[in-house]
Amino acid sequence: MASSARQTARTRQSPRERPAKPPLSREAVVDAGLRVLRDHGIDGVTMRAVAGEVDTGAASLYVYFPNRPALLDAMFDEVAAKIDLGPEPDPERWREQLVGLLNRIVEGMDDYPGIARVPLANPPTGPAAAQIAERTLALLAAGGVDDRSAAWFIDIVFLFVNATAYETSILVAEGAEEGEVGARIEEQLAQLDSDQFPHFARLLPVITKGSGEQRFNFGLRLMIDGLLHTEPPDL
Amino acid sequence: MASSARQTARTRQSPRERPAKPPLSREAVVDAGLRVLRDHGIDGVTMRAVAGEVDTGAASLYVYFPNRPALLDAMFDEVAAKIDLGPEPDPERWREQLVGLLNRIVEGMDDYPGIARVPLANPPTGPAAAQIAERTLALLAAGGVDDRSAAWFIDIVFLFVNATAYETSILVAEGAEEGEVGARIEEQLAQLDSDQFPHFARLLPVITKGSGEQRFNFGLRLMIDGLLHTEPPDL
DNA sequence: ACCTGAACACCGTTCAAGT
DNA sequence: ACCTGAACACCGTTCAAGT
Repeated sequence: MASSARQTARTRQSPRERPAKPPLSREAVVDAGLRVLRDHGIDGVTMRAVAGEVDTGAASLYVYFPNRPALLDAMFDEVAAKIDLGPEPDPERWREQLVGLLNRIVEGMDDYPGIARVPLANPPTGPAAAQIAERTLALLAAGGVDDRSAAWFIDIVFLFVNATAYETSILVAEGAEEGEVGARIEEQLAQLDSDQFPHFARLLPVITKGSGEQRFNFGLRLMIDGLLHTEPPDL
Repeated sequence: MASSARQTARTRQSPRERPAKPPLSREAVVDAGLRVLRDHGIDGVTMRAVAGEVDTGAASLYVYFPNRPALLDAMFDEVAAKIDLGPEPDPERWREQLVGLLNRIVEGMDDYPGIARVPLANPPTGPAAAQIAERTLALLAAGGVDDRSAAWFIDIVFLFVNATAYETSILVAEGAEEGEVGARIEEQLAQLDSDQFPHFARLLPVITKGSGEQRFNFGLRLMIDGLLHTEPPDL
């Protein structure tokens, strides 16, 4: 805020009034981590790489995070925080609102290759994730969905959301060009069609047809339709 | 094949006729990998650890696999090969047969913590995985499910199966005792219930209620019910 | 053809020593 | 209180040298 703007360390000027780079902080480390993640994917997020991004050594990060998983958890919540929750639940439009929110979650993670592995490996505990869960439950409540069904549905649908985000972002990160996957599929087909795998061979072209987004939304349709046609679980 | 068998270097006996450990092979490496996986989880499957299991150095493995991911792919297919496909599809019982098969897939992966990350990260190409897909499609066909719906359903349900297996096996591997997860959840609750997260606070106990198996089967019920009540996708 | 030891370029994490 | 360099105990992979 003050005139304490940072400058390169080599051109030292007035020796006072020079905080140089802003003092390291949890937030600064998380932001650095997100930059590394965006460019190099989840496996590129090493303590050394993140530290390098804020011009320090890996050991310095341990002041703010006890270990790498803790940093990744914080990064995930920051990604979650960027997701638009959308309008307040409207009982007339709850379903499309819900589908919209779930699509935005996947899209929000698409820019950060592999981040979806974090909530998959252990349940998120951050505030942004809690807000998303709250909004999702509110939408289900607006739709008149039974509490017990809603409770289990949210678990299941987030598993689906995270798995979708992980799979698609990994494919993107591996630089899979448009036809890449299709090509590998055709190899497979060539090797094992014949009459040993009749259904598989017949449907392989259909399986890979359509975008990931279309398949994801077909999945959501199945689950929500199922929710409206199934008895609540016995608890 | 000849009598050129190696023997433990210290107790050399009749110099011929001693195959000692079977000569290294793809299969032997995969089996060694599975032993390491079962005991130490997916992140414990290092090239050095697998090599040590067959009493050689990491470099030796590169004769059989070009890199670690290729070994993991082969290990996954071996896990898939152990899964019982169950009885031939019966149009009268296709739904319970399908649910049974999908449950066995998750159970089959539960003994190998984290293996489910392999099919999640890139589509399986092995023969055992193909057989499982074939059987799944055959069951859907027996149920009279439309081809296009079946094609997308299998994609979606395997994503769900793999994500479930990954999540549960990781929790188990981290040594989460019975109440472990519940405890962390209560921390969360204590921190953020109040009126900021009314739905979430109210439903958190329900969300974690029931076993992973029950939640998984509720998810399958939603998807299959949805499949029977939804129009096939436009392709 | 297969195996090996040693090396290279990395990791996460710790810790004594600095400020 | 925070930062740091160096170290420790690891990684995946390569390669020259052996058999």
